[in-house]
Amino acid sequence: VMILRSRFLDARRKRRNFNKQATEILNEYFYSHLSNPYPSEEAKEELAKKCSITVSQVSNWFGNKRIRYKKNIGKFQEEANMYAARTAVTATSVSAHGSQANSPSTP
Amino acid sequence: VSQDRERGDEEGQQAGQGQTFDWMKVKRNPPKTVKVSDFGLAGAHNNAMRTNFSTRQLTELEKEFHFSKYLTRARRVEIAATLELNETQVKIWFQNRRMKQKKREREGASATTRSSSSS
DNA sequence: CGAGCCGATCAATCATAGGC
DNA sequence: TGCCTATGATTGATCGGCTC
Repeated sequence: VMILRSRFLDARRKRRNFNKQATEILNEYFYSHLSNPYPSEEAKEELAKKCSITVSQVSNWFGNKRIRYKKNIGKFQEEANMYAARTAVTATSVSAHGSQANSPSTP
Repeated sequence: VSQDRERGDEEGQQAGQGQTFDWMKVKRNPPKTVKVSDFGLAGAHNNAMRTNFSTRQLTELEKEFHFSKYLTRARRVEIAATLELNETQVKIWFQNRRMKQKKREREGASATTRSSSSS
């Protein structure tokens, strides 16, 4: 009952937030792959290196991000639009140019 | 070039902004730790949610794990009975425990990869 | 054909960091 | 200083795939 949450060995939970830079990189990947935000092992390693964190931390970040995002999509709308717009430019550079105002595909 | 395909929007209800992708709809089935006969439930299905193992149970499991990373059927039955857990719970615990250890080894190894970077 | 395992993920929760 | 939200980590349990 209540009881015991004696997670007496939880000292490691002395967590520290990631750098803003790292969070930027992670969010950029997340929103530019919003249709399938599941980085491969290789992608995770690369992200880990870029963010100077471990692969496990990258996994934790995506796991938390996915769950929290779908839990309350509205709360992340602004953030989503921000990163979407930021990365949309790179996508258009390849092809002619097309339109970039909104997200592609609209059934 | 084009790389998009899916959708099966049948609900017919959407906010309008960011589209809803399949991964956002994923829902896990609730645990089936059937624990019948325990409380006089008027319902019919009793799904016990995430079990919170007691310190005693965790200590015992940890001890067993140190003894052997894998369980034999007999051992599993024994432990389950002793700790008042399902065989499945014991099995899963060992499964998760092995993964946890592997993860730790992996992380610890990378740190060890230091030191002699000779030249 | 089914049981156990692996690897990844989910989902709920813990404990702290951060903002006011 | 107290309180509430954001966030990283932990973990029992699920999902799909593979082996035997």
